[in-house]
Amino acid sequence: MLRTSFIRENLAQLKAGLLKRNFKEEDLQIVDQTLVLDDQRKALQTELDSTLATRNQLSGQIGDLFKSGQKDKATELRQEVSELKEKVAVLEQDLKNTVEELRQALYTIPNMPHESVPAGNTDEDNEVFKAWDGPLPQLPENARPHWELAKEKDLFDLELGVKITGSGFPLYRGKGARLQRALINFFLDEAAAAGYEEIVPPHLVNEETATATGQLPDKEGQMYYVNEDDLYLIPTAEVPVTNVYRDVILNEEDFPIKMTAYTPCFRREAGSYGAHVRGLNRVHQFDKVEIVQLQHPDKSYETLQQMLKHVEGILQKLELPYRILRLCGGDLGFTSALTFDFEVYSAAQDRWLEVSSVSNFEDFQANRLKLRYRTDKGTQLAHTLNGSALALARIYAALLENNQTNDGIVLPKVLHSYTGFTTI
RNA sequence: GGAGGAAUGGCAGAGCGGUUUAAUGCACCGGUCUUGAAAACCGACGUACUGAAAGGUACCGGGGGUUCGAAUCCCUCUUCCUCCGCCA
Repeated sequence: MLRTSFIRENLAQLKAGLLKRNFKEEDLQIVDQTLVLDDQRKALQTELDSTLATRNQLSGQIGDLFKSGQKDKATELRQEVSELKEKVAVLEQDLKNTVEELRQALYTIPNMPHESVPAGNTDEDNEVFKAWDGPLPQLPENARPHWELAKEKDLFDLELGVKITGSGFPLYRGKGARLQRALINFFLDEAAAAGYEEIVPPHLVNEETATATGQLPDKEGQMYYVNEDDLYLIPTAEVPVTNVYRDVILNEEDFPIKMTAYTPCFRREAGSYGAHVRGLNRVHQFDKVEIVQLQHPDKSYETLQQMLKHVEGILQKLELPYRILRLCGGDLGFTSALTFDFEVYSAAQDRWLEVSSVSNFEDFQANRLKLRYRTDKGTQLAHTLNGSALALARIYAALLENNQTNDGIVLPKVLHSYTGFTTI
Protein backbone atom coordinates (compact mmCIF):
# COMPACT_ATOMS: atom_id res chain seq x y z
CA MET A 1 0.00 0.00 0.00
CA LEU A 2 1.34 3.38 -0.98
CA ARG A 3 1.46 6.20 1.53
CA THR A 4 -0.88 9.11 0.78
CA SER A 5 2.02 11.47 1.45
CA PHE A 6 4.00 9.62 -1.22
CA ILE A 7 1.12 9.88 -3.69
CA ARG A 8 0.84 13.59 -2.99
CA GLU A 9 4.52 14.25 -3.48
CA ASN A 10 5.01 12.05 -6.57
CA LEU A 11 1.68 12.39 -8.32
CA ALA A 12 2.88 12.80 -11.92
CA GLN A 13 5.58 10.17 -11.58
CA LEU A 14 3.14 7.72 -10.02
CA LYS A 15 0.61 8.17 -12.79
CA ALA A 16 3.30 7.63 -15.41
CA GLY A 17 4.35 4.49 -13.55
CA LEU A 18 0.81 3.16 -13.42
CA LEU A 19 0.44 3.68 -17.16
CA LYS A 20 3.48 1.42 -17.53
CA ARG A 21 1.44 -1.15 -15.66
CA ASN A 22 -1.31 -0.97 -18.25
CA PHE A 23 -3.53 1.32 -16.21
CA LYS A 24 -6.01 3.00 -18.49
CA GLU A 25 -6.01 6.78 -18.52
CA GLU A 26 -9.52 6.89 -17.02
CA ASP A 27 -8.53 4.53 -14.19
CA LEU A 28 -5.96 7.01 -12.94
CA GLN A 29 -8.72 9.03 -11.29
CA ILE A 30 -8.60 6.63 -8.35
CA VAL A 31 -5.23 8.21 -7.52
CA ASP A 32 -6.71 11.69 -7.37
CA GLN A 33 -9.60 10.23 -5.43
CA THR A 34 -7.26 9.09 -2.65
CA LEU A 35 -6.02 12.65 -2.20
CA VAL A 36 -9.57 14.00 -2.04
CA LEU A 37 -10.44 11.36 0.55
CA ASP A 38 -7.29 12.14 2.50
CA ASP A 39 -8.16 15.84 2.60
CA GLN A 40 -11.62 14.91 3.75
CA ARG A 41 -10.13 12.68 6.42
CA LYS A 42 -7.90 15.45 7.72
CA ALA A 43 -10.78 17.93 7.90
CA LEU A 44 -12.99 15.49 9.80
CA GLN A 45 -10.17 14.51 12.12
CA THR A 46 -9.40 18.12 12.95
CA GLU A 47 -13.01 18.91 13.71
CA LEU A 48 -13.47 15.79 15.78
CA ASP A 49 -10.30 16.48 17.74
CA SER A 50 -11.29 20.02 18.62
CA THR A 51 -14.79 18.90 19.59
CA LEU A 52 -13.29 16.25 21.84
CA ALA A 53 -10.92 18.83 23.31
CA THR A 54 -13.89 21.01 24.27
CA ARG A 55 -15.74 18.05 25.72
CA ASN A 56 -12.75 16.94 27.76
CA GLN A 57 -12.28 20.40 29.15
CA LEU A 58 -15.93 20.80 30.13
CA SER A 59 -16.06 17.32 31.63
CA GLY A 60 -13.14 18.27 33.80
CA GLN A 61 -15.01 21.32 35.00
CA ILE A 62 -18.02 19.20 35.91
CA GLY A 63 -15.83 17.07 38.08
CA ASP A 64 -14.44 20.14 39.84
CA LEU A 65 -17.90 21.62 40.37
CA PHE A 66 -19.19 18.41 41.96
CA LYS A 67 -16.21 18.32 44.24
CA SER A 68 -16.68 21.87 45.41
CA GLY A 69 -20.39 21.15 46.04
CA GLN A 70 -21.81 23.34 43.25
CA LYS A 71 -24.28 20.73 42.16
CA ASP A 72 -26.66 23.04 40.29
CA LYS A 73 -23.96 24.48 38.09
CA ALA A 74 -22.60 21.02 37.40
CA THR A 75 -25.98 19.71 36.32
CA GLU A 76 -26.42 22.66 34.05
CA LEU A 77 -23.05 22.12 32.42
CA ARG A 78 -23.71 18.42 32.09
CA GLN A 79 -26.77 19.24 30.00
CA GLU A 80 -24.64 21.38 27.75
CA VAL A 81 -21.94 18.77 27.23
CA SER A 82 -24.44 16.05 26.46
CA GLU A 83 -25.35 18.02 23.35
CA LEU A 84 -21.78 17.62 22.14
CA LYS A 85 -22.21 13.89 22.30
CA GLU A 86 -24.34 13.79 19.21
CA LYS A 87 -21.87 15.86 17.26
CA VAL A 88 -19.04 13.58 18.31
CA ALA A 89 -20.97 10.49 17.28
CA VAL A 90 -21.70 11.91 13.82
CA LEU A 91 -18.09 13.01 13.28
CA GLU A 92 -16.75 9.68 14.45
CA GLN A 93 -18.96 7.82 12.01
CA ASP A 94 -18.05 10.11 9.12
CA LEU A 95 -14.37 9.78 9.90
CA LYS A 96 -14.63 6.03 10.10
CA ASN A 97 -16.40 5.84 6.75
CA THR A 98 -13.88 8.13 5.10
CA VAL A 99 -10.90 6.22 6.47
CA GLU A 100 -12.40 2.97 5.24
CA GLU A 101 -13.14 4.43 1.82
CA LEU A 102 -9.59 5.71 1.61
CA ARG A 103 -8.22 2.34 2.58
CA GLN A 104 -10.28 0.58 -0.08
CA ALA A 105 -9.05 3.05 -2.69
CA LEU A 106 -5.42 2.53 -1.66
CA TYR A 107 -5.89 -1.24 -1.89
CA THR A 108 -6.58 -0.88 -5.60
CA ILE A 109 -3.34 1.00 -6.38
CA PRO A 110 -0.32 -1.21 -7.06
CA ASN A 111 3.25 -0.29 -6.26
CA MET A 112 4.97 2.31 -8.41
CA PRO A 113 7.37 0.55 -10.79
CA HIS A 114 11.07 1.32 -10.45
CA GLU A 115 12.38 3.63 -13.15
CA SER A 116 14.26 0.76 -14.79
CA VAL A 117 11.08 -1.25 -15.37
CA PRO A 118 10.45 -1.49 -19.13
CA ALA A 119 7.05 -0.64 -20.59
CA GLY A 120 5.09 -3.58 -21.90
CA ASN A 121 1.87 -5.48 -21.57
CA THR A 122 2.64 -9.18 -21.30
CA ASP A 123 5.43 -11.57 -20.45
CA GLU A 124 6.57 -11.30 -24.06
CA ASP A 125 7.66 -7.74 -23.34
CA ASN A 126 9.97 -8.70 -20.49
CA GLU A 127 13.56 -7.60 -20.98
CA VAL A 128 16.28 -10.23 -21.17
CA PHE A 129 18.56 -8.86 -18.47
CA LYS A 130 21.08 -11.65 -18.75
CA ALA A 131 20.95 -14.13 -21.60
CA TRP A 132 22.36 -17.64 -21.54
CA ASP A 133 25.54 -17.66 -23.60
CA GLY A 134 26.72 -21.17 -22.84
CA PRO A 135 25.90 -24.37 -24.70
CA LEU A 136 22.48 -25.97 -24.41
CA PRO A 137 22.24 -29.63 -23.39
CA GLN A 138 22.78 -32.17 -26.13
CA LEU A 139 20.09 -34.79 -25.70
CA PRO A 140 20.04 -38.33 -27.03
CA GLU A 141 17.79 -38.88 -30.02
CA ASN A 142 15.06 -40.55 -28.03
CA ALA A 143 14.91 -37.75 -25.45
CA ARG A 144 11.62 -37.46 -23.59
CA PRO A 145 9.84 -34.84 -21.49
CA HIS A 146 10.04 -35.14 -17.71
CA TRP A 147 6.59 -36.61 -17.23
CA GLU A 148 7.50 -39.57 -19.43
CA LEU A 149 10.84 -40.02 -17.70
CA ALA A 150 9.13 -39.90 -14.34
CA LYS A 151 6.63 -42.52 -15.36
CA GLU A 152 9.29 -44.89 -16.62
CA LYS A 153 11.42 -44.52 -13.51
CA ASP A 154 8.49 -44.16 -11.11
CA LEU A 155 9.65 -40.82 -9.69
CA PHE A 156 6.32 -39.08 -9.32
CA ASP A 157 2.77 -40.03 -10.10
CA LEU A 158 0.18 -37.49 -11.18
CA GLU A 159 -2.64 -40.02 -11.49
CA LEU A 160 -2.16 -41.09 -7.89
CA GLY A 161 -2.27 -37.42 -6.93
CA VAL A 162 -5.62 -37.17 -8.73
CA LYS A 163 -6.89 -40.22 -6.89
CA ILE A 164 -5.85 -38.89 -3.52
CA THR A 165 -6.53 -35.18 -3.98
CA GLY A 166 -7.16 -33.92 -7.49
CA SER A 167 -5.39 -32.62 -10.55
CA GLY A 168 -2.13 -30.80 -9.91
CA PHE A 169 -1.08 -32.53 -6.68
CA PRO A 170 1.87 -34.74 -7.60
CA LEU A 171 2.92 -37.66 -5.46
CA TYR A 172 6.65 -38.31 -5.42
CA ARG A 173 8.03 -41.72 -4.53
CA GLY A 174 11.25 -43.64 -4.16
CA LYS A 175 14.26 -41.92 -5.70
CA GLY A 176 11.89 -39.22 -6.93
CA ALA A 177 10.93 -38.37 -3.36
CA ARG A 178 14.54 -38.52 -2.26
CA LEU A 179 15.57 -36.12 -5.03
CA GLN A 180 12.89 -33.72 -3.91
CA ARG A 181 14.16 -33.76 -0.33
CA ALA A 182 17.76 -33.49 -1.52
CA LEU A 183 16.99 -30.31 -3.41
CA ILE A 184 15.22 -28.78 -0.41
CA ASN A 185 18.18 -29.51 1.83
CA PHE A 186 20.66 -28.23 -0.73
CA PHE A 187 18.77 -24.95 -1.12
CA LEU A 188 18.45 -24.48 2.63
CA ASP A 189 22.16 -25.13 3.12
CA GLU A 190 23.00 -22.57 0.45
CA ALA A 191 20.78 -20.01 2.18
CA ALA A 192 22.28 -20.77 5.58
CA ALA A 193 25.79 -20.35 4.15
CA ALA A 194 24.72 -16.94 2.84
CA GLY A 195 23.68 -15.88 6.33
CA TYR A 196 19.93 -16.43 6.24
CA GLU A 197 18.24 -17.55 9.44
CA GLU A 198 16.13 -20.63 8.86
CA ILE A 199 12.44 -20.37 9.73
CA VAL A 200 9.79 -23.06 9.83
CA PRO A 201 6.59 -21.05 9.63
CA PRO A 202 2.92 -22.05 9.80
CA HIS A 203 1.51 -23.13 6.46
CA LEU A 204 -1.86 -21.54 7.09
CA VAL A 205 -2.27 -17.83 7.73
CA ASN A 206 -5.02 -15.51 8.83
CA GLU A 207 -6.54 -12.65 6.90
CA GLU A 208 -4.41 -9.97 8.54
CA THR A 209 -1.21 -11.73 7.57
CA ALA A 210 -2.29 -12.30 3.98
CA THR A 211 -3.32 -8.65 3.70
CA ALA A 212 -0.05 -7.31 5.06
CA THR A 213 2.09 -8.86 2.32
CA GLY A 214 -0.44 -7.93 -0.35
CA GLN A 215 -2.05 -11.26 -1.26
CA LEU A 216 -5.38 -9.88 -0.09
CA PRO A 217 -7.47 -8.39 -1.44
CA ASP A 218 -5.63 -8.62 -4.77
CA LYS A 219 -5.09 -12.37 -5.14
CA GLU A 220 -8.12 -13.68 -3.31
CA GLY A 221 -8.83 -16.34 -5.93
CA GLN A 222 -5.29 -17.66 -6.04
CA MET A 223 -5.23 -18.94 -2.46
CA TYR A 224 -6.92 -21.98 -0.97
CA TYR A 225 -9.24 -20.91 1.82
CA VAL A 226 -10.34 -22.91 4.85
CA ASN A 227 -13.80 -21.58 5.52
CA GLU A 228 -14.35 -23.30 8.85
CA ASP A 229 -11.40 -21.52 10.45
CA ASP A 230 -11.11 -18.47 8.22
CA LEU A 231 -7.53 -19.32 7.21
CA TYR A 232 -5.59 -19.35 3.95
CA LEU A 233 -3.07 -21.93 2.75
CA ILE A 234 0.12 -20.08 1.94
CA PRO A 235 0.93 -19.53 -1.75
CA THR A 236 4.56 -18.84 -0.75
CA ALA A 237 6.67 -18.69 2.42
CA GLU A 238 7.00 -14.96 1.79
CA VAL A 239 3.65 -14.49 3.51
CA PRO A 240 4.28 -15.98 6.97
CA VAL A 241 8.00 -15.15 7.00
CA THR A 242 7.69 -11.45 6.16
CA ASN A 243 4.91 -11.17 8.74
CA VAL A 244 7.32 -12.19 11.47
CA TYR A 245 8.20 -8.51 11.47
CA ARG A 246 4.70 -7.08 11.22
CA ASP A 247 4.23 -4.23 13.71
CA VAL A 248 7.89 -4.12 14.62
CA ILE A 249 10.14 -1.08 14.99
CA LEU A 250 13.77 -1.93 14.23
CA ASN A 251 16.96 -0.03 14.91
CA GLU A 252 19.13 0.88 11.93
CA GLU A 253 21.86 -1.48 13.09
CA ASP A 254 19.42 -4.41 12.87
CA PHE A 255 19.59 -4.30 9.05
CA PRO A 256 19.79 -6.42 7.06
CA ILE A 257 17.45 -9.06 8.47
CA LYS A 258 17.78 -12.24 6.44
CA MET A 259 15.40 -15.18 6.73
CA THR A 260 14.87 -18.33 4.72
CA ALA A 261 12.18 -20.97 4.83
CA TYR A 262 11.21 -24.14 3.09
CA THR A 263 7.47 -24.60 2.72
CA PRO A 264 5.06 -26.26 0.37
CA CYS A 265 3.18 -23.65 -1.67
CA PHE A 266 -0.48 -23.94 -2.56
CA ARG A 267 -1.95 -22.17 -5.57
CA ARG A 268 -5.37 -22.64 -7.08
CA GLU A 269 -4.25 -21.57 -10.59
CA ALA A 270 -7.90 -21.56 -11.55
CA GLY A 271 -8.60 -22.01 -15.22
CA SER A 272 -5.15 -23.08 -16.38
CA TYR A 273 -5.19 -26.33 -18.28
CA GLY A 274 -3.60 -27.68 -21.44
CA ALA A 275 -0.21 -28.39 -22.86
CA HIS A 276 1.62 -25.69 -20.89
CA VAL A 277 0.68 -27.23 -17.58
CA ARG A 278 1.66 -30.82 -18.33
CA GLY A 279 3.74 -32.71 -15.85
CA LEU A 280 5.30 -30.44 -13.25
CA ASN A 281 5.10 -27.27 -15.31
CA ARG A 282 2.26 -25.90 -13.26
CA VAL A 283 0.86 -27.62 -10.20
CA HIS A 284 -1.34 -26.70 -7.24
CA GLN A 285 1.20 -27.79 -4.65
CA PHE A 286 4.95 -27.42 -4.97
CA ASP A 287 7.92 -27.05 -2.66
CA LYS A 288 9.97 -23.91 -2.47
CA VAL A 289 12.78 -22.40 -0.46
CA GLU A 290 12.26 -18.69 -0.11
CA ILE A 291 14.75 -16.02 0.95
CA VAL A 292 13.49 -12.82 2.56
CA GLN A 293 15.37 -9.68 3.52
CA LEU A 294 14.40 -6.56 5.42
CA GLN A 295 16.66 -3.69 4.55
CA HIS A 296 17.32 0.02 4.97
CA PRO A 297 15.81 1.95 2.03
CA ASP A 298 19.23 3.23 0.96
CA LYS A 299 20.54 -0.28 0.54
CA SER A 300 17.63 -2.28 -0.81
CA TYR A 301 18.67 -2.22 -4.46
CA GLU A 302 22.15 -3.33 -3.53
CA THR A 303 20.51 -6.17 -1.63
CA LEU A 304 18.36 -7.06 -4.63
CA GLN A 305 21.54 -7.58 -6.66
CA GLN A 306 22.99 -9.77 -3.90
CA MET A 307 19.90 -11.92 -3.97
CA LEU A 308 20.18 -12.30 -7.75
CA LYS A 309 23.77 -13.47 -7.27
CA HIS A 310 22.62 -15.97 -4.68
CA VAL A 311 20.07 -17.54 -7.03
CA GLU A 312 22.56 -17.52 -9.89
CA GLY A 313 25.09 -19.34 -7.75
CA ILE A 314 22.62 -22.14 -7.03
CA LEU A 315 21.70 -22.55 -10.70
CA GLN A 316 25.37 -22.68 -11.63
CA LYS A 317 26.00 -25.41 -9.08
CA LEU A 318 23.07 -27.33 -10.51
CA GLU A 319 24.64 -26.88 -13.96
CA LEU A 320 21.39 -25.68 -15.47
CA PRO A 321 21.20 -23.18 -18.35
CA TYR A 322 19.38 -20.09 -17.09
CA ARG A 323 18.55 -16.57 -18.09
CA ILE A 324 17.37 -13.55 -16.13
CA LEU A 325 14.45 -11.39 -17.16
CA ARG A 326 13.55 -7.94 -15.96
CA LEU A 327 9.77 -7.91 -15.77
CA CYS A 328 7.92 -5.28 -17.74
CA GLY A 329 5.25 -3.09 -16.19
CA GLY A 330 2.42 -5.28 -17.40
CA ASP A 331 3.89 -8.46 -15.90
CA LEU A 332 5.03 -6.93 -12.62
CA GLY A 333 3.31 -8.17 -9.46
CA PHE A 334 0.92 -5.86 -7.62
CA THR A 335 3.22 -5.20 -4.68
CA SER A 336 6.57 -5.14 -6.46
CA ALA A 337 8.63 -2.18 -7.63
CA LEU A 338 11.17 -4.25 -9.52
CA THR A 339 11.23 -7.97 -10.23
CA PHE A 340 13.74 -10.25 -11.91
CA ASP A 341 12.59 -13.69 -13.01
CA PHE A 342 14.93 -16.61 -13.48
CA GLU A 343 14.13 -19.09 -16.20
CA VAL A 344 15.73 -22.46 -16.65
CA TYR A 345 15.97 -24.22 -19.98
CA SER A 346 14.14 -27.50 -19.98
CA ALA A 347 15.69 -29.26 -22.96
CA ALA A 348 13.22 -31.94 -23.92
CA GLN A 349 10.31 -29.50 -23.90
CA ASP A 350 12.54 -26.87 -25.49
CA ARG A 351 11.03 -24.32 -23.10
CA TRP A 352 12.29 -21.81 -20.58
CA LEU A 353 10.57 -22.41 -17.24
CA GLU A 354 10.25 -19.79 -14.53
CA VAL A 355 11.95 -21.05 -11.38
CA SER A 356 12.55 -17.93 -9.35
CA SER A 357 11.20 -14.45 -8.91
CA VAL A 358 13.28 -11.93 -6.97
CA SER A 359 11.65 -8.64 -6.02
CA ASN A 360 12.12 -5.40 -4.19
CA PHE A 361 8.86 -4.18 -2.71
CA GLU A 362 10.44 -1.01 -1.37
CA ASP A 363 8.09 0.18 1.42
CA PHE A 364 4.87 -1.02 -0.16
CA GLN A 365 4.56 -4.11 2.04
CA ALA A 366 6.23 -2.39 4.99
CA ASN A 367 3.44 0.16 5.02
CA ARG A 368 0.82 -2.53 5.48
CA LEU A 369 3.08 -4.46 7.83
CA LYS A 370 3.82 -1.34 9.88
CA LEU A 371 7.44 -2.41 9.69
CA ARG A 372 9.61 0.58 10.61
CA TYR A 373 12.98 1.57 11.91
CA ARG A 374 14.00 4.37 14.23
CA THR A 375 15.78 7.47 13.01
CA ASP A 376 16.67 10.78 14.65
CA LYS A 377 13.50 12.24 13.17
CA GLY A 378 11.08 9.53 14.15
CA THR A 379 10.26 6.28 12.43
CA GLN A 380 10.62 5.38 8.74
CA LEU A 381 9.25 2.45 6.77
CA ALA A 382 11.74 -0.29 6.00
CA HIS A 383 12.12 -2.02 2.64
CA THR A 384 11.21 -5.67 2.09
CA LEU A 385 12.60 -8.04 -0.53
CA ASN A 386 12.21 -11.68 -1.34
CA GLY A 387 13.08 -14.30 -3.87
CA SER A 388 12.68 -17.98 -4.60
CA ALA A 389 15.88 -19.87 -4.02
CA LEU A 390 14.46 -22.00 -5.49
CA ALA A 391 11.04 -23.26 -6.57
CA LEU A 392 11.16 -26.97 -6.89
CA ALA A 393 8.77 -28.53 -9.32
CA ARG A 394 10.19 -26.89 -12.44
CA ILE A 395 13.82 -27.24 -11.38
CA TYR A 396 13.03 -30.89 -10.93
CA ALA A 397 11.57 -31.07 -14.43
CA ALA A 398 14.61 -29.42 -15.99
CA LEU A 399 17.02 -31.66 -14.08
CA LEU A 400 15.33 -34.79 -15.39
CA GLU A 401 15.10 -33.59 -18.96
CA ASN A 402 18.54 -32.02 -19.33
CA ASN A 403 20.48 -34.83 -17.71
CA GLN A 404 18.92 -37.80 -19.46
CA THR A 405 21.45 -40.04 -21.19
CA ASN A 406 21.32 -43.51 -22.63
CA ASP A 407 22.61 -44.66 -19.26
CA GLY A 408 19.97 -42.96 -17.16
CA ILE A 409 19.55 -39.54 -15.58
CA VAL A 410 22.92 -38.35 -14.29
CA LEU A 411 22.52 -35.88 -11.44
CA PRO A 412 24.82 -32.87 -11.02
CA LYS A 413 27.71 -33.46 -8.63
CA VAL A 414 26.51 -31.00 -6.04
CA LEU A 415 23.47 -33.19 -5.30
CA HIS A 416 25.26 -36.50 -4.88
CA SER A 417 25.88 -36.16 -1.18
CA TYR A 418 22.25 -35.15 -0.69
CA THR A 419 20.65 -37.92 -2.74
CA GLY A 420 22.96 -40.75 -1.90
CA PHE A 421 22.88 -41.82 -5.57
CA THR A 422 24.31 -40.30 -8.74
CA THR A 423 22.12 -41.75 -11.45
CA ILE A 424 18.46 -42.51 -11.80
C1' G B 1 -14.63 -29.86 23.94
C1' G B 2 -15.92 -28.43 29.55
C1' A B 3 -14.85 -25.32 34.22
C1' G B 4 -12.20 -21.26 36.36
C1' G B 5 -8.52 -17.07 36.14
C1' A B 6 -5.96 -13.34 33.46
C1' A B 7 -4.48 -9.54 29.46
C1' U B 8 -1.65 -2.16 31.44
C1' G B 9 4.61 1.17 28.17
C1' G B 10 11.08 -2.95 26.23
C1' C B 11 10.26 -5.92 31.00
C1' A B 12 8.13 -6.20 36.01
C1' G B 13 4.02 -4.05 38.24
C1' A B 14 0.24 -0.23 40.69
C1' G B 15 -4.32 1.82 39.40
C1' C B 16 -11.02 -0.57 39.74
C1' G B 17 -15.57 6.34 37.36
C1' G B 18 -13.07 12.81 37.44
C1' U B 19 -5.53 16.13 40.13
C1' U B 20 -3.78 9.30 35.10
C1' U B 21 -1.05 14.80 30.99
C1' A B 22 -0.70 5.84 33.49
C1' A B 23 2.54 5.65 39.85
C1' U B 24 6.93 2.91 41.04
C1' G B 25 11.08 -0.31 39.92
C1' C B 26 14.34 -2.41 36.18
C1' A B 27 16.45 -1.90 31.32
C1' C B 28 18.02 1.59 27.55
C1' C B 29 19.96 6.72 26.26
C1' G B 30 22.31 11.68 27.63
C1' G B 31 24.91 14.32 31.58
C1' U B 32 27.68 15.20 36.47
C1' C B 33 31.57 12.81 39.24
C1' U B 34 36.08 9.52 37.80
C1' U B 35 42.57 8.38 34.76
C1' G B 36 38.71 4.87 32.97
C1' A B 37 34.66 1.98 34.70
C1' A B 38 31.17 0.80 38.54
C1' A B 39 28.20 3.13 42.21
C1' A B 40 25.59 7.54 43.28
C1' C B 41 23.02 11.76 41.57
C1' C B 42 20.47 14.75 37.59
C1' G B 43 17.78 14.56 33.03
C1' A B 44 15.41 12.42 28.91
C1' C B 45 12.71 7.98 27.85
C1' G B 46 6.06 5.06 23.51
C1' U B 47 3.13 4.99 18.80
C1' A B 48 -0.15 7.35 15.41
C1' C B 49 -3.00 11.46 13.36
C1' U B 50 -3.11 16.80 13.08
C1' G B 51 -0.45 21.55 13.19
C1' A B 52 4.65 26.22 10.69
C1' A B 53 5.02 25.95 15.93
C1' A B 54 2.88 26.03 20.67
C1' G B 55 -0.42 22.66 21.20
C1' G B 56 -4.62 19.27 20.34
C1' U B 57 -6.58 14.21 19.75
C1' A B 58 -6.45 8.88 20.01
C1' C B 59 -4.26 4.36 21.95
C1' C B 60 -4.06 0.26 28.89
C1' G B 61 -5.47 -7.40 23.99
C1' G B 62 -9.63 -6.39 19.50
C1' G B 63 -14.68 -4.60 18.72
C1' G B 64 -19.20 -2.52 20.73
C1' G B 65 -22.04 -0.20 24.83
C1' U B 66 -23.27 2.80 29.54
C1' U B 67 -21.76 7.98 31.18
C1' C B 68 -21.07 14.97 30.96
C1' G B 69 -16.45 11.95 31.67
C1' A B 70 -13.95 4.87 31.07
C1' A B 71 -7.47 1.70 31.91
C1' U B 72 -11.48 1.46 35.66
C1' C B 73 -18.57 -0.52 34.82
C1' C B 74 -21.43 -3.81 31.04
C1' C B 75 -21.56 -7.03 26.43
C1' U B 76 -18.74 -9.70 22.86
C1' C B 77 -14.48 -11.76 20.41
C1' U B 78 -9.32 -13.24 20.64
C1' U B 79 -5.11 -14.91 23.16
C1' C B 80 -2.59 -16.83 27.44
C1' C B 81 -2.55 -19.54 32.29
C1' U B 82 -4.69 -23.53 35.74
C1' C B 83 -7.68 -28.00 36.01
C1' C B 84 -10.61 -31.92 33.39
C1' G B 85 -11.53 -34.63 28.74
C1' C B 86 -9.49 -36.12 23.91
C1' C B 87 -5.02 -36.78 21.08
C1' A B 88 0.22 -37.10 17.26
